[in-house]
Amino acid sequence: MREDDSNWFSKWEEQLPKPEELMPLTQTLITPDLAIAFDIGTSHTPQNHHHHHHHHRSLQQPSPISTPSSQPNSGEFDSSDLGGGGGGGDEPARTLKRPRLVWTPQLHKRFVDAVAHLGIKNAVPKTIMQLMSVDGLTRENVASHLQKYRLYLKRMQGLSSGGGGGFGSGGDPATDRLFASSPVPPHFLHQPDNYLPYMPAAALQQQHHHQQMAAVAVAGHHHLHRHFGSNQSNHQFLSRQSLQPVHRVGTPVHNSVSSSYVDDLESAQEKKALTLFPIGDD
DNA sequence: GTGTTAATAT
DNA sequence: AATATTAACA
Repeated sequence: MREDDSNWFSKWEEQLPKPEELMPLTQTLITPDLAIAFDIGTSHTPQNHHHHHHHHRSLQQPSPISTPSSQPNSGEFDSSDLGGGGGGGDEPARTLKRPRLVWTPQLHKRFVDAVAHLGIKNAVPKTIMQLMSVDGLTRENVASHLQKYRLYLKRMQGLSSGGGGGFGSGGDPATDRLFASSPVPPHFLHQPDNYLPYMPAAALQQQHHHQQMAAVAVAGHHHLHRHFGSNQSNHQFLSRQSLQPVHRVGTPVHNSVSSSYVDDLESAQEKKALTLFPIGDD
């Protein structure tokens, strides 16, 4: 009777898994977005464990950006786990959904500069992505953007060659505005594939300020932001830059660099989605 | 595997 | 609405 009871209890206790045999529930049960928001699920380097309710822009390093060459992997993300399963093999395939990328005018400018620098021929997603050297930017991001940008250019060609004067209507207005935020290099429209015009390399050198640019994305109403990390190639033309998420609370702040489109974009953005602005002087 | 395009999904 | 993802194909 009693012996039986204590007996099954002992056996039951023996079969309990040891603590080290338990699976780490955090990392597998929490949503991917949450994992990203808290910098966990990245194998290691949980150095940023501040328990701030509100982030503001605290996730960013307040200190001035270090030189690109002196930043091997200072605790940021590793692009290997950001590749969406590109290289990860042993780790349980975490279907981490990366937040959608927000194409700011500044980011788009980089895109255009890269495309301009490459020339239409070599301007393919992979190459563009490498030249942009924006942390966390994936080939798919670029491909998707490139697709839309090409459609935009096609529209522009069609309208401009028609002999009409103004353009600005005919397609998605919001999209057009983003694309119009960065001047389209003239040789983008119908290009003889062998003709190499003067490269506005000067345009690229605008970014002589060494700054980091990281892709910061927002996921829906989760105001989580994320700093992608690690990049392989460091091009001499395009150094990395940083984008800072800014929370527009409706206050019509006028920065020194108050371009018209920025204002327009802000007006159009009734959503309080994070607006990104460069630290640089773009 | 990469690039392009259209369609579709979130 | 803006961007991602997928599918089909070169």
